Amino acid sequence: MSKDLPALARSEWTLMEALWIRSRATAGALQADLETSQDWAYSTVKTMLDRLVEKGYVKARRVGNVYEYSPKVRRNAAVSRTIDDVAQRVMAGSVTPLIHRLVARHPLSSDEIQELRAMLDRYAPAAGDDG
Amino acid sequence: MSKDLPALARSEWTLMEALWIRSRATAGALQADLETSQDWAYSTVKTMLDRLVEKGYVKARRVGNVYEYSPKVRRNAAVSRTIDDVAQRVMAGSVTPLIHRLVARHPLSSDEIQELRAMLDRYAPAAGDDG
DNA sequence: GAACAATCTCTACATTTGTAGAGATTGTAT
DNA sequence: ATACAATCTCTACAAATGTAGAGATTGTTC
Repeated sequence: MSKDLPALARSEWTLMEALWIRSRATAGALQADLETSQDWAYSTVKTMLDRLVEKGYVKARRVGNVYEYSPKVRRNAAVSRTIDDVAQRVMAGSVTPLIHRLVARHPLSSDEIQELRAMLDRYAPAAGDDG
Repeated sequence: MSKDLPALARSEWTLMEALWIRSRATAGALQADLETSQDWAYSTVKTMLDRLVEKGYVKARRVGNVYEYSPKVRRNAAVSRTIDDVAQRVMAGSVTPLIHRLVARHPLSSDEIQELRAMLDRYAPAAGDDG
């Protein structure tokens, strides 16, 4: 079922974020987008894009003479992969310490707090059984 | 303040888990401990331990002719580093999607739910400012 | 004191990630 | 056509990670 995506590495995330924003773009455009934050050469971006294509995160489509890249995987799915990856490494069991950590470091807005409360409510009832 | 620990890589986590359990051990002992799950040569374990010492995660102490290794960083702190690392990569802003994901994949016990509710309550009031 | 087991030190090699230059191609404006 | 800009392709190299072998040392046992 799952395509078994390898987790994204750090700078791959950076690039993917840019691509998700644009939906589709050439290597040059992405390089330009990231220019302020990332001092990457065109060929750096291009190489990374091609690697992302190999990894299955990005689609490349030839448009005339140029390649247009677009995400093949939604941000959500990518987050999942990364989380799974971390969970595997780090967690011998429970996620609460992880969540604690997250929340401690990244203050929530009240909207978010509400959302999370709702989520807990949804999970609460059946909280006895496993699987 | 923070010693700026580099995040642990995947197999480093495996080894650290073993070391946290034992509190202190020789390379050989750890290799033995992991033998069933990890088919690592003695020198592999030794190399990893030495790299972990360089990274600041492990202390090495010469006991007679042998090195005894022990964790220099608590599991908690290591989790923090890893989380920070992921949060940096993955999160352009909010942690809720991340938490959703976590919870979706790793069902909470009712104790945990309670704990998280309490945490949200604690965070609720001051949810505006940035630290 | 020879042999063995455990350990140490040193070195090495593959893969992944991070980063980029060189040179070929091509659309476009003059 | 020339020239320029953007793009492409190919190649490369360094650091980090994953993994391990070879050979030197040493404590222990017969």
